[in-house]
Amino acid sequence: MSAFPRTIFHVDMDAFFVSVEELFDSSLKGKAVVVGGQRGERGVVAAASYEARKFGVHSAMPLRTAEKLCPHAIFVNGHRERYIEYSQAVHRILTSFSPAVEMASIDEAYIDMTGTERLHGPPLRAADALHGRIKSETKLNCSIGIGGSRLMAKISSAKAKPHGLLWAIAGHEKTFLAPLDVRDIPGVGKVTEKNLQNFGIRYIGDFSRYDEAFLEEHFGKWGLALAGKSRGEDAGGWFDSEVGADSEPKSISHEHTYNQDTADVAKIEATLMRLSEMVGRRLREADLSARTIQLKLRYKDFTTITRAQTLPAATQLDTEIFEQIRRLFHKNWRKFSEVRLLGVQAAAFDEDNAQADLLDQGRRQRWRNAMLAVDRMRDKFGESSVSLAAGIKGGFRERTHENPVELRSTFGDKDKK
DNA sequence: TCTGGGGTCCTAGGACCC
DNA sequence: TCTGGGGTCCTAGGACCC
Repeated sequence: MSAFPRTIFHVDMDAFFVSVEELFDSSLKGKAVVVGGQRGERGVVAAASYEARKFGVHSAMPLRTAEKLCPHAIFVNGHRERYIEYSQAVHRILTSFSPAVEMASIDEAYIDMTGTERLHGPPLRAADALHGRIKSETKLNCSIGIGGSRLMAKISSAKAKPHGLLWAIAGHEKTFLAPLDVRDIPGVGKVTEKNLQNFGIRYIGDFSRYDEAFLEEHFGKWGLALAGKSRGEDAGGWFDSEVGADSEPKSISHEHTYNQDTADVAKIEATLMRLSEMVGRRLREADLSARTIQLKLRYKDFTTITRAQTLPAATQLDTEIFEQIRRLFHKNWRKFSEVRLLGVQAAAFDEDNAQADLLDQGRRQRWRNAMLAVDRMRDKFGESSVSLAAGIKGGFRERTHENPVELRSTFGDKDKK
């Protein structure tokens, strides 16, 4: 929370994924482009070019719907590595303007420009310079919203799109917000919109017709928060927090949707093993251990369940994760029902790994070292080159901590080194 | 319209403890 | 012997965001 006025920028890249793809293939420029997958694939639109948007295509829309709306669109697979690289380039530019920078996602950031006037001039001039630097160094366009809080900056940048600049001047928040749609408030989606509509609330200004007690009664804590946001206030909320305070991750997960639904147990277990390995690897990279392991299971008809298990001790090992996941799966799977999606999540991270008893720690450390060696091999020879034996056999002969990993390689001599 | 993958936060109920 | 209240942990589901 802040006692004095701040100047916050929200920088939002324009059609980010599409624009990056255009840099790698200039023939895409000016065309209707859909990033996210190929025609006929199971999936959704990750990003659409402005040309494709004219036909009603937007992100999160099923690819097949996009195809119908815009038959001549060019479908492109996403390249996450490229976007991360460009995201980092933008981040570097932002930090040269102010030390208080926070990437809110791969394509947007908050930057606290309070007190930078001597260096960068007043907000509009600073924003113009920032936009220019990003354009000249990355060839990418962005929009910038300026406000006295993250909330106002975020709403402004959305209204500035594409390729624009908008400053919601402090003190005039209510007037600025009143004519906007309730959907323009971050956190208000389809469901809340519908619920608000039942009370005749369509525009942000409509909130002023109700008192806070009424909104709290019908929408709980969220109703109270909404009332504040409608006036541009966000006291205590995330949007009011300090810019640049890194927060630790709360969960790590991987999931997979089959192109063809399946009830083949061997196939399902192989997928669960792979997902467990991916999660385990990320945990080790972040040096985190998780106490709660969660399975996600989606059937052919899209009904979805999650089942979690909290362990007595935290883990970061593929085998332990897989063991839990496998148990949860067999305990909860409606036998022979076709599965559409499987997911593995690790959560409830142990803050203090040093707590475990020393003997156990020694064993765990040896395991960890062995797993890090596996990770390095996978880096060298590919993800599929090393599998845990248990995963291949689908059973658990090996359960002691003394003989941690059986390595198996699909290569001949290459991995001898 | 036939619905990805990676996250966050909130709610609500039950278990368990004091 | 009909039954309180608060706190914490755990689980399941859902809204929402990019």
